[in-house]
Amino acid sequence: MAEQIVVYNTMTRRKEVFQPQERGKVSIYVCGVTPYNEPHIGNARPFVTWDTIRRFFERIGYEVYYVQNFTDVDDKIIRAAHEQNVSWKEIADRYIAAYFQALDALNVRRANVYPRVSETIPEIIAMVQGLIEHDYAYALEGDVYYSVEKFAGYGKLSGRTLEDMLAGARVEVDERKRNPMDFALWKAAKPGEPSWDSPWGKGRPGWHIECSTMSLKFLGEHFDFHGGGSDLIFPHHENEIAQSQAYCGDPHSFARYWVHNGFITIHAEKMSKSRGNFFTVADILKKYPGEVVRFFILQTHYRSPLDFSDDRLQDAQAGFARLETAKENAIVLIEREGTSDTAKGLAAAARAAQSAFYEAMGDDFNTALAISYLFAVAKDINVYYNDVINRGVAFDAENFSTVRQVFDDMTDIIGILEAPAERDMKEDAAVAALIEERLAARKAKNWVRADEIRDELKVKGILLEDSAAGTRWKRI
RNA sequence: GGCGACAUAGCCAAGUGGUAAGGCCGAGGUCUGCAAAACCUCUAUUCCCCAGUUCGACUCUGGGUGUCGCCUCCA
Repeated sequence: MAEQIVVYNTMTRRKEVFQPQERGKVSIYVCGVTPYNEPHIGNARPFVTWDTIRRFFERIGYEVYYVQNFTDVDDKIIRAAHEQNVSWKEIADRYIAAYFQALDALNVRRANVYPRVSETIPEIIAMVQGLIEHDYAYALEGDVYYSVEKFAGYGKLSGRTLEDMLAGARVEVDERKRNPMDFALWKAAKPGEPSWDSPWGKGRPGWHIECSTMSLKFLGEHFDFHGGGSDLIFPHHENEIAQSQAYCGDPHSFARYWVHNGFITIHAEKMSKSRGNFFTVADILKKYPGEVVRFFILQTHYRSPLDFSDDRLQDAQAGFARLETAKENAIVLIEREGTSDTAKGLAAAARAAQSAFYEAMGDDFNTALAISYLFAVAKDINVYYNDVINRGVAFDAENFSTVRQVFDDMTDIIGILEAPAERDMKEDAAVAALIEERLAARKAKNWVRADEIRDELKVKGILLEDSAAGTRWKRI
């Protein structure tokens, strides 16, 4: 399955066949967040996306090494610390914790390492020094700047030239810099800011250098994927390339495939902290389960913009509920025994759907298409459930187990429906007692009492569903 | 101003040079004591507009319109 994987590479602007640096292994570096406030849903998109990509690679037999950094030394963190009168470290720790909490709720599995800038200072200093030695950078009154003119390939990722950039110059010109586009590798310390000793005096790393350093530290000079939101293409990723390739002296070093996700928007406009038009993951989770939010994100291809709204989340929830029902139906069925061959065709269809699913995932991680095959299997499960439970069709344990495995395999990759669906079907003894009472009432054709019980539970947010196999309930 | 992306049904959203996946909503139906859930049927002669290439384009080319993004922190 999925013999060939193609990936859209921002660098070349087209899909390319994926060839791992090292056979059977995939190395991934994804730019993490600057932890200075609550993560919003837009921040979460790349991590849900990459978690899914990672699951897919692992499922088809690759060994994945996934690195994601935290930029915990930064202007915005320092500002927040001053405003709240706490240490920068406290701000960073607090929001890193909030960030993990959000990702856990979205079923995002942990990366292999989460390096932080504050823990990578010696390596960063060494890299900056190396860039100076190679004449790609220059020190200036305690700052160190990267000299973009020295790097021939500057602009190759974002598809622009230095001339283009200067033409549209919205950068404030610092006369000391050799070129207006030169960017800081190291910033001289200002009073009240965290700083570290360096050959250029006390200071701290500039933005960009940390990712070059960390990827080199954990993944080496060559690795497979580098990801993040498309707002990072320029200048962040462009500068990383300039730093890393200049440092290694190899124009082919660094990431081989650049994968950028589209934005989450609100009323078609980019959601961002600076615009203030964002919804935090925590707030959304008050209204919707994390799995629904995850499903919502993955129903759109990662490169497309995704407009966020309550209505759309509700639509996603409705679709998700049907998958959930299929999962529950499968669980009810699988407990049965049966040696017929009534699910033979279903098993074949499920295998076909599975193969189509993998093909979709292998084509630039097309989760939207892949999910359509998940729905196909869900429908088959539901039809079969009705056949067996309500229409007396003989059960086919062997073939149905194939169908069920396929379904679970797909949901595992998408990263949904992981919690056992039985969870809310048993717990509450009081509900079970009422269901018993209602069953008795129904047997006695006491519809008034039966409906009374159903309405009573409904008020409590519990929905009853009758079938020939009994009554089950769920929270709404 | 420079660079780039996108434009598919009521809503969301895949997709291909050969005649439009899937989801949501809506209508009708099956099942059910009634519901709910599930399932079935229906719901774009058509893919922003105009040219061109082609036997054939929604898919390629050119132009236009619109929306969005990057160029400043940003996932």
